[in-house]
Amino acid sequence: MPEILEIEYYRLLAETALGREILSIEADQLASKRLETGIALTDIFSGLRFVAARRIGKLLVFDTEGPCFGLRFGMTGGLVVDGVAAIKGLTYGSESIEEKWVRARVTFQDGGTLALHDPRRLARVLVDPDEEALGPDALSLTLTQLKTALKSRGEGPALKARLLDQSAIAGIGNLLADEMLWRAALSPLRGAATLSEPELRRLHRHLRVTLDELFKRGGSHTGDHMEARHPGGMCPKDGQAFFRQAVGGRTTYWCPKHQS
DNA sequence: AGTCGTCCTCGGCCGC
DNA sequence: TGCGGCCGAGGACGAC
Repeated sequence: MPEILEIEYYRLLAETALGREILSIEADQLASKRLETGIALTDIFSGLRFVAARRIGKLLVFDTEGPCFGLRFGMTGGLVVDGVAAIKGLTYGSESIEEKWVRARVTFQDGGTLALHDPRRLARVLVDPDEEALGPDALSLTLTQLKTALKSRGEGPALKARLLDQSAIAGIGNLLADEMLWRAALSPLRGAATLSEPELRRLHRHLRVTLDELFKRGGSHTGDHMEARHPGGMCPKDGQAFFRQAVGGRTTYWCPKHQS
């Protein structure tokens, strides 16, 4: 599924769409779910150009000389520009690009296109997305920002739930959260606000290294714990049987022996 | 404030 | 072997 790393690959591809005059934008009803009804995307953007492709967490934002055009990719969304896909396949997505799964399409004056491809239809098209609702971006997260993100009145929610909270930190998804907690030897069930100073520094270090390494490897599914991410999986570090349980509403695999 | 259910579809797996 | 059917996966968001 696309997490921050995949969206960064999309953003790099999206730069090939900059500076080209927009002819039309179409999006199906579900992809347009969060848009004001009655205003056609083409009416808003026709004649404009994308002048920058930015990313905040998992949100991709195109600046124009008018409103911003935003894309959220949900679970299986992918970006295709001029027929070229940003990445081959997603862990839970389809390996192939099919026309019937194109949910939105920008057509440029030069005949090229930028398409939102999404078999499972949780991706959305946005106009002037609310960037203020997102926390600091995970790829450039400082230790101070991490501490702020984990603060709470009491013990706070489960650590993993807070890591997944896009208003606290933008960009971390289910696989990355499990991988960095596994590397940092922290239980996903720990209260977010209960980490000691050394634990905060350790989590911050592993957060940065995890994102850096997995970006170079090719995505959020290339983590070291992935091989054991299935029922009956054993921790690659110590051979302990992984726990599998829902934390923060998401399926979580973690090692009860070395994560505490 | 924090947790849970829902959206949406498809791939994978079960059993016959 | 083939097929029908069910389950679970993910991110965002609204409801409680």
